[in-house]
Amino acid sequence: MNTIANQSTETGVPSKGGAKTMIEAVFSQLREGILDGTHEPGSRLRVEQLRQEFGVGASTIREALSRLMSEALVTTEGQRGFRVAPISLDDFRDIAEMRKMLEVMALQSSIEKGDDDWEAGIVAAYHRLSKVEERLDSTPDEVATEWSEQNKAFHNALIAACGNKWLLNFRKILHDQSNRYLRLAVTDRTLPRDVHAEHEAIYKATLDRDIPVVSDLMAQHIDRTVKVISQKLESQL
Amino acid sequence: MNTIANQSTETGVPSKGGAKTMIEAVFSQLREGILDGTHEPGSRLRVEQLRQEFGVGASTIREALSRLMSEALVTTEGQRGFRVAPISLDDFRDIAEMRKMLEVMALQSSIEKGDDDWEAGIVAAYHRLSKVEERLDSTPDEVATEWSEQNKAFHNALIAACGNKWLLNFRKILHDQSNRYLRLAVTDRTLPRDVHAEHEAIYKATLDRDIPVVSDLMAQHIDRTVKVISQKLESQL
DNA sequence: GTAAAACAAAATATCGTTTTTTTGGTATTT
DNA sequence: AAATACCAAAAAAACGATATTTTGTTTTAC
Repeated sequence: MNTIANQSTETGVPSKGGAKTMIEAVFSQLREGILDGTHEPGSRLRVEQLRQEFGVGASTIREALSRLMSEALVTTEGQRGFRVAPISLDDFRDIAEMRKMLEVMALQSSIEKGDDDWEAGIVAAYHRLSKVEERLDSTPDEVATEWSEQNKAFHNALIAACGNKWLLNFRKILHDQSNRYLRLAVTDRTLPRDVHAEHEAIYKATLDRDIPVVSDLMAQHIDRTVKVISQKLESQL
Repeated sequence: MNTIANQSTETGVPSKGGAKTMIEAVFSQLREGILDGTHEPGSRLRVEQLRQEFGVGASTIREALSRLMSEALVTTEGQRGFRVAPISLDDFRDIAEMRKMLEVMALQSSIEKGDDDWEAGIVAAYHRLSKVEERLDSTPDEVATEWSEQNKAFHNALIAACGNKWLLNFRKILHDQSNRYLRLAVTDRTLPRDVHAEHEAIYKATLDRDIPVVSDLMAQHIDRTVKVISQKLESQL
């Protein structure tokens, strides 16, 4: 059962995370489903069907769906209902290009403004990531999820001092979009290149506050990932 | 009367622009109202009130409002309804910083990819803008709207060859947000600096495809505008 | 045999009402 | 007098039903 509504009350109450309303609860579940590929790119999101699935009213579903348009995860056209945002190789290239620029910018800004707490956060995140990466060669499958999380945490720690809300928001949107493609591409083992060495270089240059070098390293870091995924996708899309 | 619904049919039909649904019609009217300051920053958007105003159902309003969250023109929090996105000096600075970066990027990309049609579009737009700017000193108030439009058209022509949908979308969002602040600041005459000279320099450098120079010019161009608006806002916000 | 037309089923958009939550004012207690 | 509890009005969220549009299928015409 996938029902959100609580049976205890008439209308039901959101039984998910920090969600204060049904709409928010449906929103985040739907969001996850789109991000993890449960709802395939381009596929229709039928209100009637989702309504039954979640056990909520039609307008609740519609509103949640409407809000997912904010992050370009859902599209709608005229009188033709909602769809999961479609994907394409061209779109991926645009996302990647954009993501690279924003990631570098955020990092530059972060380095300029970062204080001791910021540094401490990076050291901690890097340490955790390193530990996971040590184990990455031996048992790839089991640590894959763990690595993905720590990798994300490390990158977040790097840009934590960037105060620009807009930059961070746009970056996050692109990051999530990116992951939809990543999921399609990474069916096999971990990437062949030496990711740990790249992380180490970025780590050191960031603590040195060497903006030119770190910008370059980060740009390359993303470029490499993009290239690997692009190649996989070319055969699929 | 501000009603959208047609009296001819029971449910009503969107009587606005290219809107295919009521939601879209309400969406764009609300959008305009927020952009032109009719709905003040931070003010509440009461569903019941808007419902009556537009003559549509509650969920139609809610959905339109939800969709406006995409462009960060509307916010909502928990069980506390909708609000026009608030403004602040800090927020303006973030927007401006971000806008500068994206504008420059879009221009760089456009110069790299631009063809003859793109050049032609710029020449035409520049010509129209110049004509308006000639008349700007003599009768400022009347040509102000006209200038604003041609200025926008010129900038759009410059980046027309940038193929990155994401970049263009983010840029547009920030541009609209910027205009909310601009509206507050520009109560008096036109800006004191020589905008035409700046446009001319950008125009020439763009057609020369001199990316380093044009990037610099554009960055300065935006910086100057931001500085002027910032000063005005400092006393107001 | 293909194309247009008519029809039926499915799905969307929209509405008005009901339930739940918030809010602001008043009364009660310490 | 300040803090708390209570209550009523207002607003928000959620629902389920209805009207409209789209879509796919079958029939009819050329």
